[in-house]
Amino acid sequence: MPTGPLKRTILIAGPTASGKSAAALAVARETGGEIINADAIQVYRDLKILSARPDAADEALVPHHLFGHVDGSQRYSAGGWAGDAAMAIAGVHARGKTAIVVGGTGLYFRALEGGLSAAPAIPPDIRAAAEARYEALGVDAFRAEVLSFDPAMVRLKSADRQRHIRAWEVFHAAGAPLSHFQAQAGSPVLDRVDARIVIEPPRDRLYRQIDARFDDMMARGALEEARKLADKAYDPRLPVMKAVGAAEFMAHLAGQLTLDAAAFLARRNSRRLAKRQLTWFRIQAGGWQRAAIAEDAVAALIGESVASPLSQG
RNA sequence: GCCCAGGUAGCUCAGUUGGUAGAGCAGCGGAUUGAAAAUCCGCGUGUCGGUGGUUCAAUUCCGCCCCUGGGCA
Repeated sequence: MPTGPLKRTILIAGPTASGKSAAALAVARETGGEIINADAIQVYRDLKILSARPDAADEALVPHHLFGHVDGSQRYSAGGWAGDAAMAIAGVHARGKTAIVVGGTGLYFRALEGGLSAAPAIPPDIRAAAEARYEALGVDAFRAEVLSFDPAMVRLKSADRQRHIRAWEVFHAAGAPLSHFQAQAGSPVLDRVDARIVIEPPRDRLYRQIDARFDDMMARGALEEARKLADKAYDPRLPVMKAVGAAEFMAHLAGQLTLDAAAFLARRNSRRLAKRQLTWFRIQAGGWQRAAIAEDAVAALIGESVASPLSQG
């Protein structure tokens, strides 16, 4: 039971394989809190092993929210998550408990504290129309079209297909340019945060942890999980299909890569993901507390006396 | 012990008829406002094995030494 004043909300961020899930679990047990996921891929039901989601034993110890609650056939989004997170956090608070938000998706944390733009949700057919338009016009003409109704988008790099499509679809769905919405202050999900900490392991240590976790995933049936996802024959453009590990294994299962090559790429892409996450947190989360390893984060959040060995996750 | 081949970036290698070097992969830095594990931009990171010598100048030429393969004994 907590001894000090109740902390209502704690944020724990970190790159993949930094041990943040284990840290969140330890903090949750000590504070009697509940865990809320802030990872864009762990939300998908189809990927449990490959996304390194907490297992059943972990979930039995402490309530977990927003893990695997989205079907892979769906397109989730930062906005969708922000709404779900708002409800989940409110529920935890209503129970008089601490909400521990943990994840590696920087944009989600931004949505939590800064709020997103007020742009409306985009109907799937508008997205499809935007992609078709892009294919039809090509890079330069599509960009020119976007700039014709949203000149502020000149700041986008020409090759950034994704953001150009976003600008196009917002304009066609909302009737106003994306920059119009982005210029308005968003509404934060949280009005108060009691602690923020980012786990930043030394690079060589983090990369070793990525390799070790990869071996563990293989032992636990990662390939079989990828096979089940492949069997669903989803649109390859869906987010779940781009998850590190899943994408490489599915390419292997389709005969496009040897298993060794797929494993090599999965590990490498995990390292690159971790690097991008570290860049985000280094620059965008400058005011957060820092911890070199998960154990230090736990100690910083709940005190040295309860520090205990953690497994990574 | 002798002979041959090779020691150049983290790895695999190219190259310099003597003017301190460049590719692939790996890696590093950055951007990031509803796909964010996405999308995009940028960057060679090097006592050219060591040590003497020749030279205005040596990673390159010569001597010796060390190391790694292979061969002969």
